[in-house]
Amino acid sequence: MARTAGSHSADTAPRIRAAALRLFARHGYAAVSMRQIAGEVGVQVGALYNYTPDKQSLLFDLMQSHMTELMAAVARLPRADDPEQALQDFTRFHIRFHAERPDAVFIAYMELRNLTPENFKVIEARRHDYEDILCAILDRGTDMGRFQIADSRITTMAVIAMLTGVNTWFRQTGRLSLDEIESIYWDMTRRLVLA
Amino acid sequence: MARTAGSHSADTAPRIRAAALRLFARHGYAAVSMRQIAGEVGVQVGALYNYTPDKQSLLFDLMQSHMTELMAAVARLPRADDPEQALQDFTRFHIRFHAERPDAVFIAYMELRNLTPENFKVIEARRHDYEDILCAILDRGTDMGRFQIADSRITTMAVIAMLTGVNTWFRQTGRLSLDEIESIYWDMTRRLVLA
DNA sequence: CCTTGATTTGAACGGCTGTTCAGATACAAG
DNA sequence: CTTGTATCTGAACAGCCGTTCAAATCAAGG
Repeated sequence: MARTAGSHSADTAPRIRAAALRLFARHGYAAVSMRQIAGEVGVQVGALYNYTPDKQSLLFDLMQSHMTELMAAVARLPRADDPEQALQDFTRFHIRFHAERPDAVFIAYMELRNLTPENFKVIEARRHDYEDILCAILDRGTDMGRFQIADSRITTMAVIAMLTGVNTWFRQTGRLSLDEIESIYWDMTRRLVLA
Repeated sequence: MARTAGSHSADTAPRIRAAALRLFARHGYAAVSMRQIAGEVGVQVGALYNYTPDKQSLLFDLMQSHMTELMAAVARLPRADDPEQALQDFTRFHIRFHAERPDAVFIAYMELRNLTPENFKVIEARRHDYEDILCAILDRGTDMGRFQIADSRITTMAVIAMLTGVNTWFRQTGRLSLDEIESIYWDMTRRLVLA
């Protein structure tokens, strides 16, 4: 046996990424073997190494892609002049973006410790860039006298933690729609910062 | 060689637990080997099995102990009649308790997926009990007309996520003391719920 | 149809995994 | 000092780990 019928890198590559994402999220990077990933894809282990130099790179690529998508998506937000509107846009965006990709979010938060130090630095820097976007909104609102905030850096962390927390309990089949959840969280965020 | 000088289960047992806690928190349950734990303790692998039937039980015991401590500590809080005071007590308690045991908290949140289904159910139920305590405070404050809350279950999750988030960035050597941090977060929590 | 390149197989590598246990040593009590 | 028990060692078990690579098969273009 060797190359199989209908095998194309354009098909196999995304299927490997999808399988790795799912398995890493479900069981953790260290607990998942390359053989498990291969099994999920329907291929032998060796074939994976046409698509990634090693397991660590596979994890890093998944995280990197996630952060790239996140930064690209947040950059597409309308730039509202009103800081309250900007904060609402950000709040709703954050909840929706994260709720739509729970596996990637889970990995991005939980597998940081399984990155090599160099890879960790890269992801951490991107995360910091994202936090800066929210922090800038809060600072502008404060400067304009619209927000009343003790420490914008801490409020940034508090808001992001609160919003990302949705992922720990949110299920598509739950009693609340994503729209309703967004509204509830926007109300809480607003009260958190409003003067 | 066999039994070593000065070996006593009263010493070895807690040292094994401490080593496992530290290593699991640092590298993750699946990534840590029994031999690593033994090495940290200064003992051979086999000796560990005088103290735990297997690796899974070691993880479960650590989580179980953490949740037991948490429930015992929260039960010791003064029962304030004023819901605002009760909420402040809870807020400050949660931050301090969690900041004082970052490794245990990390494990309790990140290694849930490495528990067997039965063990998972036990820990999840305890976590739910803890959430219920906050939820009850919020409900009472709402009934008394002191709090204005859209959905007490969601607000519970939001507050806990926000407070636990402190652990992701808090370091003992940082620019803010735990007391200052408690005050800032209490201010945010108060604004989140006050009528 | 034939050739070139893309893709996968299947087997192999050394090394590490959790767990068990007989035997050896240290300690505590009588 | 002797005895019984608590404690640890050291070696072994079967099995899985990430990774490599020559050989085999398929796809696509001329």
